[in-house]
Amino acid sequence: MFPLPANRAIALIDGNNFYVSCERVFNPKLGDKPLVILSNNDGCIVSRSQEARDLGIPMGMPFFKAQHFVKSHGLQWLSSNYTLYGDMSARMMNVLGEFSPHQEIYSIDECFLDLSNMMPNSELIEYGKSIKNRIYQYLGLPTCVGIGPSKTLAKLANHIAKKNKQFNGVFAWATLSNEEQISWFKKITVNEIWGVGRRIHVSLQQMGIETVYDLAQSNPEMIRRRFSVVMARTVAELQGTSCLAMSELEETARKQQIISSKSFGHGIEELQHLQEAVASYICRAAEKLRAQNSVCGYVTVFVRTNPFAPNQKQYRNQITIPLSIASADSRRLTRAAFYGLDRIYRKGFIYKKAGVILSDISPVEQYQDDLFTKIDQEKSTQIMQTMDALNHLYGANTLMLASTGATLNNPRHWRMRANHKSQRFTTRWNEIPKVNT
DNA sequence: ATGCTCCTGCGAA
DNA sequence: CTAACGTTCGCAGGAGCAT
Repeated sequence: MFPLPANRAIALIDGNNFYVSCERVFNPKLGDKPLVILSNNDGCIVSRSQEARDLGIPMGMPFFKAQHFVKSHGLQWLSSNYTLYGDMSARMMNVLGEFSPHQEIYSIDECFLDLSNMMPNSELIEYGKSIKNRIYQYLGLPTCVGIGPSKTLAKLANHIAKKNKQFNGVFAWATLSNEEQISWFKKITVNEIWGVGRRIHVSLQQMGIETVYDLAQSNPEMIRRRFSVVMARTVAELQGTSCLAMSELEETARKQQIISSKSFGHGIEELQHLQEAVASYICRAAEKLRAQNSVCGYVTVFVRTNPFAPNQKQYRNQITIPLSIASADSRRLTRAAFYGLDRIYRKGFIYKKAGVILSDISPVEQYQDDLFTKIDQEKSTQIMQTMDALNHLYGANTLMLASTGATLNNPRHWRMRANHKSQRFTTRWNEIPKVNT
């Protein structure tokens, strides 16, 4: 096992507190003050600057529990600006794609690059530095680069690069001696490994597996029986055997399920308000469905009360409605969702969240039926295409279904809070701040 | 015994 | 001012059902 095999080289590039960094690019005044970015509804803290981490604010903490830091330490905070982060991400991924013929975009701020057979191992660190430098030069975003013979080891390398300043943000296993590799494995606790979450960490500890080294040394067959084939693969990957292939763009482009769900800005009781919310979620999900040229066969709708309000009566339920003919028509999907909502709605509860799931997704070109439904289908497709084109051209929600309750004097209290959002600097001309002269 | 669907748990960002 | 706790995805495994 040691030294780790160096036949392959996979890099994992990860943005440093990505949302915070995106905001700082466009607002230098946020400077080196503690800054946090909040989730939907301004609920939880989902990105923290180093200064905020130093205050002891943990990831995922509800914001109201950290709010005292605003007064005491000048903590800055912003609502999430997904338009901005998504656009910055797309630009970053474009630049990163130049560095390898094989790129896997893993999340909004992370991607794998396959660097195998491109250079001698001795040059990997320099190459990693040039990646990091170019992203900073072109976009102003700080990143870290981890390089290893498997994805899991690349992830671990990235973790080391992030936590240990002396590597200047780039770490590669291949440049280390046998003893150095073992020493890192023994120094890092097992929960830092990709695929080991809270529950599995506890189980591993009970078995006496505390460090990365312990897990890498464990019996793969025992791990498979006790956990799953996923964990067994993780062990193999830690030993340097690459099991997780780079997945090409086409494979991940088409989603197998599309979810749209949100907590409400305020709790709501009436069926009609739930319908408005559900209709608007359906529209968002159906738009995504059409954008990937798919239709769906099932519509799931779910509702729930606020589980964090224990003095309120609790209720949660969901129902899945099969469609007789697969569809991507917002109106058809809304009808199905309303049908389901009628069946699970109970009077007398204060609802805090609802959502829809489109599943049994297939490519639209596979879809065939008799002549009459075909004519119907074409008409539906035209209407939806027109709607999508207008919304694309003039901005989201230019054209909406009336069932979403989008009339002029409807306050739509269920809509989420976002009280403190920055401008969409890179995608809206009219939101670029004016220069003071 | 085998294969399917549906549901749940887990992990990730 | 109050009161206030995210969202979206894939995978594996097991239950339940049909054959």
